[in-house]
Amino acid sequence: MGDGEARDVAARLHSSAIRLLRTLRREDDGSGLSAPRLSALSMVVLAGPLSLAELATAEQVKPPTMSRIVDALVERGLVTRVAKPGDRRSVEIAATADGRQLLEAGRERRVGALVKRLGALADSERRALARGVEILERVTR
Amino acid sequence: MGDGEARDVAARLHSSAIRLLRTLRREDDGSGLSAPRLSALSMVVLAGPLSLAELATAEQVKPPTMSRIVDALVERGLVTRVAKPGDRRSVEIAATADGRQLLEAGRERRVGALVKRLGALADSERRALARGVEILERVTR
DNA sequence: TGATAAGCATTAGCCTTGCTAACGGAGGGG
DNA sequence: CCCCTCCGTTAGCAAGGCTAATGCTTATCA
Repeated sequence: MGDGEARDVAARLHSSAIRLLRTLRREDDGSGLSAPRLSALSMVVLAGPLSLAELATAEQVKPPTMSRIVDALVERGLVTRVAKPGDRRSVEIAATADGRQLLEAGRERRVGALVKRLGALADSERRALARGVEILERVTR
Repeated sequence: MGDGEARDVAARLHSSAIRLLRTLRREDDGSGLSAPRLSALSMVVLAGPLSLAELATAEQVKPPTMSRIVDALVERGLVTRVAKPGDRRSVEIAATADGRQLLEAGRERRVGALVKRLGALADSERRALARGVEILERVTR
């Protein structure tokens, strides 16, 4: 496979990913949470307890921005923010049961919408897509 | 392929797409444009001249929000906004040469970064990924 | 030890991005 | 001609983004 073909795959994968997430984003209306808050909550749930700086870095945002987002999530009881034992400068942000449940419900809506779209595919196509996704997982890891 | 497997593919595709775009987003720093402006510009370039309402809908945003974003893009000479001949209530938003060029440069950075990652794959894997992308394009269209 | 530096989060203050409500000009139907 | 609808903008508010500066805590080292 030549360079030009790799470039072609990359460009089309890029476009498809954008279109896919743009479509699925519409499912987030029901969550009652804005995109930045939902994304931050997702990171806390999936990547376990994090410091503010870690969370800000993961979300590609500066610490003051993340500090306010965490304020709002704490306010709604979706995460907790406690001083880290052993280094009281730092803070541990962890998901609550409510936070995990809210995220899971949203994820179900998104994944459900995607499953519905996959229903239009033939069995062999779904298998080929599954194989592609396995490879994509290695690329993004 | 059972329902559970389709759900598994959907969930993993979803996660991978999020991780992929999160990674590639770092390439946008060099554009000098915020994410909403870049995204709106992209839509104007790719989907040709659009009315404000069409652009707002495509970007999943309300008209007043898009009106200000277009203000900024016009200010920088990246798009033009002219009254539509035949219906002067409406407006035609079109990309300028500068706008197209700026977008293309950013797209090159993103795609280039992705190509570099694809370089780690074996030839057969890239082919399988290409096949998956073809199917994904049909799913998202 | 005691001073000083470095690290982490927050506060303050600014601009942008999102919304809804309200307005103003342009078309269309009676 | 009048009304009504349609499109975009303006006004004003909450949230999200930034940098600069503050306040503690911890680490360093003389």
